[in-house]
Amino acid sequence: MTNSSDNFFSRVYGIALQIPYGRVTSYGAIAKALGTARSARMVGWAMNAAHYNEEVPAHRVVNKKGFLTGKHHFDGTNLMQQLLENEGIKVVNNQIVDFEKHFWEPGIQF
DNA sequence: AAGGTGACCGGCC
DNA sequence: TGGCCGGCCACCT
Repeated sequence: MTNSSDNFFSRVYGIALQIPYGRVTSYGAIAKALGTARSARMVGWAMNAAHYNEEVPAHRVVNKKGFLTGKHHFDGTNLMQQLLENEGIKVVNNQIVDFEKHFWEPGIQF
């Protein structure tokens, strides 16, 4: 797309790519890692562009309540849920079970 | 250039 | 998920 803006998206990609298998994180956590915790909304925007990249596990990114808010942004409808369940994450009614247990904080080394 | 939007979060009823 | 409102930053028209 543009030039300078790509830098911002690249940061979000970098964080999303750091999400370990079977782990999930929230937009706020990513925003916080980027230094813009107050603007978690723009993280969602970046995710919107990120979903264009198959390399970015956007399905591992959910909202603070553990709900698959961006699920309707995926191919079909429950694709995001299927991906999470495939990683061993239980998803019921578009909500991640034991979200806190599967929660992963961006920026940490693993 | 200005206004509106967006996969949210936190605080306050 | 308690529900509603404002704020925040970047992108799009």
